[in-house]
Amino acid sequence: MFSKACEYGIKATIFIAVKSLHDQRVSLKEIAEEIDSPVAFTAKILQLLAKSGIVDSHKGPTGGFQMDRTGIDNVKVYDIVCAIDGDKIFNGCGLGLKHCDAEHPCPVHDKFIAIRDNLTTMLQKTSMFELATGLDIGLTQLKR
Amino acid sequence: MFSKACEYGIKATIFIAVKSLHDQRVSLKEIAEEIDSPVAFTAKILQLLAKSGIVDSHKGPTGGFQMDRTGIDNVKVYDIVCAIDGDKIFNGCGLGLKHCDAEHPCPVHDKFIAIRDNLTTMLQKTSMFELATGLDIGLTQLKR
DNA sequence: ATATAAAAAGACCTTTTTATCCTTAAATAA
DNA sequence: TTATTTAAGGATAAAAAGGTCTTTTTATAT
Ligand code: FES
Ligand code: FES
Repeated sequence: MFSKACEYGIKATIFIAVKSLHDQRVSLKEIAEEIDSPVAFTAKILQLLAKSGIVDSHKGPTGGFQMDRTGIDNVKVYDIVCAIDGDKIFNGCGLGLKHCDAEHPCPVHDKFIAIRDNLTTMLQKTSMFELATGLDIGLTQLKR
Repeated sequence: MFSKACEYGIKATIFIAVKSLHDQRVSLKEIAEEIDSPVAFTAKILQLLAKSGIVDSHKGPTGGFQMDRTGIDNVKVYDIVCAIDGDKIFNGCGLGLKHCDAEHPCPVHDKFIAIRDNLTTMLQKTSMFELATGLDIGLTQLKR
């Protein structure tokens, strides 16, 4: 469904959101431990998320990653997927035709876009705040 | 969503079904032309589909690929995806946790399985017959 | 029997994805 | 100011996916 990079990106952002809600910055190392991901690879993904404005980064001692309250409310899973994997999953053809087009549909078009649109809507509606609170109260987990 | 191999495999099988409904066997070359795929790569995928019992293959002059009427009715898109990509998409965690488990859910579990189960059901219900007839009457297409 | 046509099989190559390592830049605290 | 800490950046490597090529096997028609 999503690339490894995207899975790590989503998990990292949720964790940063949790910590930010407690007014704590979090380091790359801590993130990689918490989401069980390769440190250097996670660094690349966080760089991209920082460039995309999804998270804030700060160098130096006491540095790390954080989100402000506006970001925690406004960033949706959809934004992270777009930033890392692009929007092909949201508007591409299920059978790989160059253009998904209702006028020239592939055999699975009608059935596929119904699912695809549900996925898109779900990801567009799901905010970091919602996912972070579920994790914070121990309802969900990022490892295993 | 699906791998390239899987996209080619689904399109190839639909085309074989259309031809089989007209009692025609179809060669690798013809399939690759019709679905706009690399010939040698398509050969590998068809080998796998033949081994999986999804299509029948015959060597020699007048050889090629075909499906019997039972197969056309019974083979579902789901079966092709399982044969080529495996079942990870149908029961794996959306965030890549080792086990998708409602008792130990990841942050997106509830929302994700709703979509994932819809996809699974849709693919389990959609037969080659249904897709082949839509293609045969010109309602859908496999290229462009 | 033999030439031919088609898929099967296996070795190989290329590109993309995933992952690591090392150096540089920036910020802080002493 | 200087040592330290942390992210940024770039080069490289390993693994997986995507794709090609050549040889072998099997079936058919002449
Ligand atoms: S054309 Fe294939 S999903 Fe729309
Ligand atoms: S645990 Fe992640 S989708 Fe079920």
